[in-house]
Amino acid sequence: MYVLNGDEMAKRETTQDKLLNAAEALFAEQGFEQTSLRQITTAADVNLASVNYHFGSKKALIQAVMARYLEVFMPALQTKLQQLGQQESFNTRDVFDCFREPLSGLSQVQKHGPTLFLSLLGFAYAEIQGHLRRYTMEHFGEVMALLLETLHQANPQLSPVDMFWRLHFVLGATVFAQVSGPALREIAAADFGEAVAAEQVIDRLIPFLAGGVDAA
Amino acid sequence: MYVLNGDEMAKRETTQDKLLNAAEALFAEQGFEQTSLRQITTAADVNLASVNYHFGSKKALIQAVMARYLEVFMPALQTKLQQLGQQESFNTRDVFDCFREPLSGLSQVQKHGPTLFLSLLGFAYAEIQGHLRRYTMEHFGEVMALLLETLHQANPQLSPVDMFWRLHFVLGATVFAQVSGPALREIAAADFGEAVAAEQVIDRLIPFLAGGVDAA
DNA sequence: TATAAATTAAAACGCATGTTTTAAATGTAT
DNA sequence: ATACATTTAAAACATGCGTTTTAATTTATA
Repeated sequence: MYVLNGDEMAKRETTQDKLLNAAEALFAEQGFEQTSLRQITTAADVNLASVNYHFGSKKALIQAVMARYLEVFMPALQTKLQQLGQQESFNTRDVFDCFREPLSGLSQVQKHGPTLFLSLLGFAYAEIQGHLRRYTMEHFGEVMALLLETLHQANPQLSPVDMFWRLHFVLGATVFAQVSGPALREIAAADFGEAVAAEQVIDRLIPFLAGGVDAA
Repeated sequence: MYVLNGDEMAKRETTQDKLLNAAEALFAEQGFEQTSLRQITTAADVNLASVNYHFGSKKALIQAVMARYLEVFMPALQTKLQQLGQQESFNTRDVFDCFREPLSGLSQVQKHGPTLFLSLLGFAYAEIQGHLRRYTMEHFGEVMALLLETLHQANPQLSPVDMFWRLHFVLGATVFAQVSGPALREIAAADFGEAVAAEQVIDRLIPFLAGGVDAA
């Protein structure tokens, strides 16, 4: 009888994990709609039908991919925001800085977790697909309310409706930066001779966002 | 022999115009990929094959829809930017205000031209389709260079590469605001009891953008 | 009015997608 | 070892898409 040794045990991936890993990489690169089940199953080296067998549908696979990150990220962000809320004074920049640790913490679930997650989130918002928008909104919704409230505390001079709009502008800039990030980094590298790592884009983004929110 | 009177002459739409009008409305609402030729030709009340007969392909139809607006908007924006460039001193806000007149001028080509155009532009960027990105970049590219230069004049303290990134963040926030504009206006109206016209979104957007670009 | 060109209509084509079905293989208990 | 459930494999299915083809019809031209 053949027994797996430790290394082989570690390497052994279930079909579902193979699918999740292959899918998230392709989704983050091409978007959800543009990625076919045949691409995914080929990359994962499993049978085409296994997506429907293990997940039920493509929709469910997409949500499973998102869930792996959301379940780690959202509670972490919530904690950070709550901690900040207990301070007696903070500014917009402090609020956005709350995203940094939860984001980089995603490298636990995957080596390039932080980048992948932001790309996925970007596509989730960019693609108008109802179910995805609803799904992410459901999971983002609770934290969003807290975020809105925290931002309002940081900027009491702005009315709630003003903050609502600015928060969504923030979301748009973030999403867009991630989705078109690879292309932009290429252009930037070509035009300015200076390579920019994916992680550094967020360092450029945060001051921009804080400036926008704080604007008169 | 039956002769059309003045009114009937004016109402008479060629098949191509029927297609362009039906297409732009559906594109602005659903995006380019999500809109099928069958939807378009049904809405336009023409035969399915007429898209390929008159335009050659769906791709060409999309570009024709964009061209109707770009050909009006881009020269107008260019003029405005050049005028501003001749002033000896101006700030970021002045640069973004250059977009207002060219944008509202689009109501000439269609009643809701300004809103439609921004939505179309939003989808053109949001959808990763190569040809659209290239096409709009080609037509946006010349003006983009001028815009980048003008913004740099307004903010000499920012390095060109910094300004490059911030300009793209600006684009992202704008695009996103338009694409998800209808949904957001709904939420805002429900949550804050205050209806926001599509045109007013840009009034909220511009201060945000200027603040972001000007950020330390 | 007769002829040619341009346009519209209807149907079919080729292709890719997500999903389902049916059969084989594998694993797991009794 | 046998019977059962789980998983994989291969093929087919149904659907919607952009496009092309062929024929009918309208419009323009001589």
